[in-house]
Amino acid sequence: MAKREKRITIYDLAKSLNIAPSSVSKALNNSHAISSKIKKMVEDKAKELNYVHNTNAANLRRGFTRIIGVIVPKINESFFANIIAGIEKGCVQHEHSLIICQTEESLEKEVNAVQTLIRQNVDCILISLSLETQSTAHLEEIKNNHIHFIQFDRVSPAIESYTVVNDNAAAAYQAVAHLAKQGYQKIAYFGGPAHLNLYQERKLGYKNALKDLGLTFNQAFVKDEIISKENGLQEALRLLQADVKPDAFLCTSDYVSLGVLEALKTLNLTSPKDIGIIGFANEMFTQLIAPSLSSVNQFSYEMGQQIAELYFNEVMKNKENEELKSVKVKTEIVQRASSSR
Amino acid sequence: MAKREKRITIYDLAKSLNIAPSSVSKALNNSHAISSKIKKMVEDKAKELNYVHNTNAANLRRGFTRIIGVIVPKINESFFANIIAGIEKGCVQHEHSLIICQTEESLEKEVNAVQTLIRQNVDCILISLSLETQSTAHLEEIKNNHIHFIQFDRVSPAIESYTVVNDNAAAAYQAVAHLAKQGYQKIAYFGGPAHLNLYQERKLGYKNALKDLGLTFNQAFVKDEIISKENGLQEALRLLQADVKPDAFLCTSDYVSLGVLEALKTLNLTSPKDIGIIGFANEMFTQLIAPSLSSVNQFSYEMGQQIAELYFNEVMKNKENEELKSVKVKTEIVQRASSSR
DNA sequence: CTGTTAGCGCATTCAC
DNA sequence: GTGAATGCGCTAACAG
Repeated sequence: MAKREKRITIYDLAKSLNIAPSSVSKALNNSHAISSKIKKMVEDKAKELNYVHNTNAANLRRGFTRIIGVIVPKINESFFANIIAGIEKGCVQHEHSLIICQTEESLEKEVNAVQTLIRQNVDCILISLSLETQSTAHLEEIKNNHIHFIQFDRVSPAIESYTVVNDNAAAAYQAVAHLAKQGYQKIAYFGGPAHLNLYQERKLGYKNALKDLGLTFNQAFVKDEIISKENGLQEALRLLQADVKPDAFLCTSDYVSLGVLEALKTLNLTSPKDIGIIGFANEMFTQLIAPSLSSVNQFSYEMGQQIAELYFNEVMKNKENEELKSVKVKTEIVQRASSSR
Repeated sequence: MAKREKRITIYDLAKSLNIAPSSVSKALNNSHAISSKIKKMVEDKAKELNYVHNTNAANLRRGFTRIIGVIVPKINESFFANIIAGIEKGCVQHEHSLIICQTEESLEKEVNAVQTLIRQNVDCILISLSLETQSTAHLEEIKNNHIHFIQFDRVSPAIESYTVVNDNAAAAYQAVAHLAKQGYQKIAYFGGPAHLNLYQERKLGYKNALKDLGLTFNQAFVKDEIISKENGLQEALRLLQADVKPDAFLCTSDYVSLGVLEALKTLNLTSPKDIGIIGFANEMFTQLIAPSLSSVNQFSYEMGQQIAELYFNEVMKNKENEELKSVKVKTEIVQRASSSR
């Protein structure tokens, strides 16, 4: 783009007020060490001359930027969009800006995003890992450059950091307990890639609940790479046509629940009568379709706010080597028709 | 945040290679005026010493930033989330970063967002106006600071700029034509605030279609401030209990369609038999509920891509005073159950 | 409280 | 092709 025409600087203000540039700087930054008289003078003159602060120059001088970088798999998945909205809210309150990157579930793009953000001198990187990510060398780079670092939702235990996550094990446990209470006994689990912490934990919660409730665990009812409606449809069809059939599904995504629902239609089964279903994320559509879908509300917007809070209240202020806190975001079973009998 | 420890600079690279800093800079920027031998040397050394380019310093020196600012009403509305995702895609291709702001439909926040972005020295601001926005002084500031400027979706004609929008008049026209073809005759229009261009145009398209098709226009069937499910429910109840009732609704939002649907249930009417419905935006849920909802697909992700394309292919390269192009994004009537009889 | 000085890290003249 | 000098605009350290 064309270079800007020469812009008004603090030197211009200083000259036209016959004071020192540093006084102008202090006045504009609301420093204690400046009289309110000069502050007023400077502010008025700044308005008069249409002065705009050059954040870039200040950043260079200061060494920090008041910019936070966020990396998510997909901006336009409602779960992540809500988180970003929550983070943005916190950033505005603390006068920070937000640079957003999406990985589209690709490790390569994630690595690039991290590099870009490091070069931009962001103060902190907030990241939810891509499905592909199993190595963490690029995350080590964040630390090497002394940039603050919070993982959320999809986090890697392979690298130490602050984290913000749902209590996924508890959520899955409660979901199973809920299904059992409604009289379902043979509960299947449809999870995502097992290398991701959150799916491991949900599976763990599922297993523990079965054990505690005295329900039998059947390995054939546990599937790990089910992350889309299509996956859910196919796998549900397979299970429901086997000799030993489940009578309920715990899906780790509402989209997978949709697939299961479609499988039921194909096989002339109904929910909740024949088969119970509960999903994760409490997507908008779960309350609109028939039967309405039970789901685990993950409070994504609140998660975003808590991520921001964690950064501004703790991480930003901390000295080196403080304890790395792990924040748990509440969850809630939203019972709807698909699991009510 | 804590100041970074002293980082490797081009001076460090220069010293350890016994060449001039400026040569390092040129090598890293792939300048013509540098031998490939030195380029190689520099690159290797950079990797060895873990050099990271300081974008901030470069920006200050250059006068531009390769950062684009986006301002939308709500990040987590799927329409805007999709647009942002599309823009981000284009930015990555052209090695630009994206700063995101949301206004939550507040003019005050919009003004703040614009100021922040100007101070950040973004190269371009992409904006979709808040519902409150009727003045444009803050947008003039963008121009005064010689920052490129594209309006999309919700644009103000009060300020000249590049624009990217759907052909809203044509879309509404086609929606009415579609309803008419399905045998609906008394079509109501539920639009948003009339000061916004896109609602004006949709209403215009609606009126023109009625005229061209020989359908009677009834002022009582036209409502302008209907933007939520609740609004839609209330207003539909009112219209459907009046003496002269509509037999179809053109809603400028799918959420409003939901409200209309609920009104029908309350009144023991059914769609599409008694009442036809078509909405705007083609939200995910429109295909999931019963009856499935017809809608105008606005191709939001593609809109995002086209915004980015417009910037990188035209705006960024242009000299001053070129023609301000207005890009139209295609739309498409997605016919589903709610308008099929 | 106010002013002087220096330099953040880089890209860009302009010499050579 | 390469190098030496300059300054983008700001803030921080220090002196007064």
